[in-house]
Amino acid sequence: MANIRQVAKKAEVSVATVSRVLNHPEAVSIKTKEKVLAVMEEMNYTPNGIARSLALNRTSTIALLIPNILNPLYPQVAKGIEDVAHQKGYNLLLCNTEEDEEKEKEYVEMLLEKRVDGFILISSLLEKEDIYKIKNRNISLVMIGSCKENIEVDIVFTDYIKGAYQATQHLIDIGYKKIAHISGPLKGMENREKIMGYEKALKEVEMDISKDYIIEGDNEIEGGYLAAKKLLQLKKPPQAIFAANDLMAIGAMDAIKGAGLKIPDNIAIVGFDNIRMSALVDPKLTTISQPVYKMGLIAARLLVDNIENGDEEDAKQRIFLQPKLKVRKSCGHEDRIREIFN
Amino acid sequence: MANIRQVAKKAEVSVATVSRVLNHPEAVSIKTKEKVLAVMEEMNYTPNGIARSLALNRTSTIALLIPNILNPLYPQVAKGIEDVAHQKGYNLLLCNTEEDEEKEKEYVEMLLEKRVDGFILISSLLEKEDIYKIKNRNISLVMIGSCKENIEVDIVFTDYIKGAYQATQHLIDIGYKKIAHISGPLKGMENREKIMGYEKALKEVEMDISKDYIIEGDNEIEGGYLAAKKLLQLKKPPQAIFAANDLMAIGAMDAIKGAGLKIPDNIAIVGFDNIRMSALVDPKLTTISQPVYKMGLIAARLLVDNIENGDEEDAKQRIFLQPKLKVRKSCGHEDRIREIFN
DNA sequence: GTGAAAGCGCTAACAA
DNA sequence: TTGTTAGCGCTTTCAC
Repeated sequence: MANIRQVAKKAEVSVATVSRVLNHPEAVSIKTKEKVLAVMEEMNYTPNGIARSLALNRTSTIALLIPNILNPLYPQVAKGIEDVAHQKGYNLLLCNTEEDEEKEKEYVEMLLEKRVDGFILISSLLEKEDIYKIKNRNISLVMIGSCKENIEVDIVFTDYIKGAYQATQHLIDIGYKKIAHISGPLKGMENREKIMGYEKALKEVEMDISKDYIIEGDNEIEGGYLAAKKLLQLKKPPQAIFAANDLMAIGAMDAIKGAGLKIPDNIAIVGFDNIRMSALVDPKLTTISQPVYKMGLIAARLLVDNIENGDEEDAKQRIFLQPKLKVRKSCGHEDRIREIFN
Repeated sequence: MANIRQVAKKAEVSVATVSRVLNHPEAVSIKTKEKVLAVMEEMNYTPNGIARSLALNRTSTIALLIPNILNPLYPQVAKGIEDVAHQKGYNLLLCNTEEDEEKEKEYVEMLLEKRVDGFILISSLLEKEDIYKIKNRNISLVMIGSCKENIEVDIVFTDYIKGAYQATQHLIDIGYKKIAHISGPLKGMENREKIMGYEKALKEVEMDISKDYIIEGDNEIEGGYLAAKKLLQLKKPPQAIFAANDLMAIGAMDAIKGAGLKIPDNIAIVGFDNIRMSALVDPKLTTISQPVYKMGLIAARLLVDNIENGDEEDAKQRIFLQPKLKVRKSCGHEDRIREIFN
């Protein structure tokens, strides 16, 4: 495959000139430029980006670490990131961590070797120490969602405590007394925050917090199904369930229907995320929506900005988006709802 | 950041030895090796993969071009590919083409510069000429789904003609006489193949093929919705609709319900893809399932094999997976179905 | 088992 | 406006 030297030779110019045609065309005479471009065309020349990266110490590549690409939430974030990245001339290295801290660490190691220009970590499970492996190398980093530890980094997230609080409070407002929570894996900070919001709402009205009513799921439909089954087998099964994500809420709905119960008449459900599926299930799922596409956009813009203009050491951004309660059918009590919302 | 020379100096060995420790540790004496590893640790050395790639002419990176990451079908394929890639030590460069031929071409250009080791193109819209830009450079390439043109490449796909034929035939078997088709964008070969399957089934029983009954959608829920609306406004609206993907089928269901009609009583629906959502909508969607995760696995294995063992010039694989009819509720006529399937 | 040095293809500083 | 050349950090061949 043709390289810059061969092009230079054939065009009867120096390699520097060929390089200039590519990178600073304004610094080359029109005549020379045309000649060089013609030769490039003729030789079917494609500049070697690897050599370029080595010389410039820049890869125009961003690492994207996602917990689970099969959860429809994340492709939405990824889309936001991709839109910005592509527009700014960056490529995305996709890494599916499977909510596995080991795999995530391994990936960081690989990506550091690949000399990516920046990292976007979504709902990362990394510890401070691992994050600092990136920061210490002065590589730009933006996180999306909460992270395990409280670290000085740019971060874009939804107020999960508040979202969970809203969801729970809504169920309380409607009149439910026994409200359970299906949590995501507790290793994830976000899930612990959602529990905090759930408990906060209960405490406010002096309702009991029972450990039996908090079940750890796996963020998947299957886990929601299993968790709901457990809840149904309790001596005092709940009247309402707040699930930490829509996928688990949908799984829970399946379990409830499977047990011959009606939603929301026998048990009410609220989810979290507002994925598209949630408006399609029967009954439509009441949920907390977070602006995920926008989070992707913002995070990517922030990252590109950091890469290109340098991180300002001191001013780490904590961008904090508001969750929003989306009332549909699965939480029940239409009259009561009408009363509240009109 | 520490480089190999600094490590060598501190460890009092040559750079060649440091390189050997990394790449051919068996060729280094234990003592030297330990010394070098200790220094690496101490200096917090991370090998520069870019320099490595330049020297080896190999990036351990695979380009993945996806039409639309928001269509749940593709993350499933991507998961299959990622699983293999990660296991084999490759990274994935994610490119969302948005079913836009121009964007896809642009991406190919970028990726060629990045010197990826291989390409996986999903439902590509590229023309022969563009594909050959890759092939001529002797870069491995595997396609998933049909491609626009008939080219000699490794390709993994589902038999779309057959799938569409099965879907249509099933509707015919149940007894519907007026069967419409909501197609995906006609620029996509797969969609044209689905039309062929649809028409084949109709012809076989000497049913008319009416152009009014074939509407081009956009592969999205919204497009299915609009297409169904058009079909409902026809003088002779169809009794059944076969949609080229589940997303459009779901949109169509929405339109039909919105018009006050019952599914399947007034209009029956069959989709294509068997995405998870399809089992959750009401009524559950009858559809054609394609083994997408598996397609991703197979394609990635094939690609990695080509990369590592060299393409055998002659023997291009055409791997051909079977679609399968998944009967649920949306196509109706339970008695008739029971009769057929028992 | 180890080291010296060429080379991978490019960019940019410097000189002309 | 153009050319010469020294890197960028690594791998590998060849010699010892």
